[in-house]
Amino acid sequence: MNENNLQKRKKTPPAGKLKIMDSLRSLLETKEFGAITTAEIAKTAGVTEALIYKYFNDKRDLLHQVLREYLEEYMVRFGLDLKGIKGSLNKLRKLIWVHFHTYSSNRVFARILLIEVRNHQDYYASETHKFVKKYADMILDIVEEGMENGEIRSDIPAKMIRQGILGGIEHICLTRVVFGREIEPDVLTDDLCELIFSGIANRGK
Amino acid sequence: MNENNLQKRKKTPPAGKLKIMDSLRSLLETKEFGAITTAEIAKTAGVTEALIYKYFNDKRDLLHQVLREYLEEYMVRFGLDLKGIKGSLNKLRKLIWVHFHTYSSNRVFARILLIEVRNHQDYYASETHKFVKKYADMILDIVEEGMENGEIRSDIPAKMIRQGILGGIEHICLTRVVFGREIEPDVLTDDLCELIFSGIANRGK
DNA sequence: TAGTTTAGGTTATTAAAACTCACTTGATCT
DNA sequence: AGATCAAGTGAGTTTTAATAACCTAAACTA
Repeated sequence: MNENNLQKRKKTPPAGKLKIMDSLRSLLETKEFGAITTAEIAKTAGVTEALIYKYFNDKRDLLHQVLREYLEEYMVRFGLDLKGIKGSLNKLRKLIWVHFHTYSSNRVFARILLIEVRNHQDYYASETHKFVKKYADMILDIVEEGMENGEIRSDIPAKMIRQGILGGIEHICLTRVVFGREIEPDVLTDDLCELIFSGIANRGK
Repeated sequence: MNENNLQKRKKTPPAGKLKIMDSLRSLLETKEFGAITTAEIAKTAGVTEALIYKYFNDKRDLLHQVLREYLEEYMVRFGLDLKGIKGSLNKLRKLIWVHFHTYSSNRVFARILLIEVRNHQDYYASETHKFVKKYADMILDIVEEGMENGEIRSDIPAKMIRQGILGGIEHICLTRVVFGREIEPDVLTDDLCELIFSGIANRGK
């Protein structure tokens, strides 16, 4: 009973719930969320439709929880990836690369984040969205650190810089995700960093 | 009859169609598209639901046509706004300002473009989307012109530069649109241009 | 000018999809 | 042994997008 309590927090979720989430993930590989029906989700999960509503408030909540799992996983990785890197610009470069790489290797995750959740008000109030905010904060911290140590100009608002970085990444990936085109982290990172770090104005005379 | 032919192309659309489009525009001021029902649209238009399907293939087609009207209007304006400006960077600056200003003064337009259409495959194949592509081409032309005349570095792909600009603008506006916050073209343009033109790296030694 | 077509619109219905409710079954606690 | 509970089901209800069939008045044609 005591050890039961210990396990209580991380008790493995019931089989049905897992199957439902897996089912949606798999369907999202070929279809957009709006075109996936609850009947379809239940069927490929081998479960009844009603069970979805046992574990999720509604269809979008299911989507949010799927996204959330991805986010939890990737946030941990992101933190580790930045460890041991010296220099704010170097950190930003690494972060951009990892961001591209993550989208590149998990299209479903990219789809959800770039396309499927944005258009619903309640996403921005959701628990899931907090992870995204935490990530955005991380970027802001790096930028501010760079301003303090002199690596980064401090006459552009840090938040604007963050938005430039995120906006760039996401706009680049959006069309690629929509049309199923390849995302190449290496070249994209080089080009985007060149753009963000040095600007487009030709200063070579 | 002959003069009838002349007018045929630009005949004013029937009252019902106009009322339906107005109705959606007005509803979009307070609600997201997904939460607006066809019944609601018809009711505020003072028209029956079936009439919507006389003039539009489906609910999304109505949305696309509303967006299209905005785009037609703004594209003309954009072309004029750039006339008489010397220098590619100056043109880009003006374009960015106008872009911000347009979103700032027409939130419904901004909403549709930033939030409501992206998540549907068929938008990217629609007639409406061609206007957006035309706009994107315009930016690309300016960038390439700048590369030729030496104002803009040519070691970053022009398309990457375009994506940086558009991505920056849209990411900046997205949160503001979602949360109904103000968009201030003047300061945003200054900051974004500084970022894009000169980069964030501190080069003052 | 009588007859026919057409544009603009409506009434009534359908089909599909999201969501609910009342219930079963088997395991666990006391 | 009886109560409680978690996991899951079957059979609905409701909402909403979409259609089909029909009406009416104006415009065209012969």
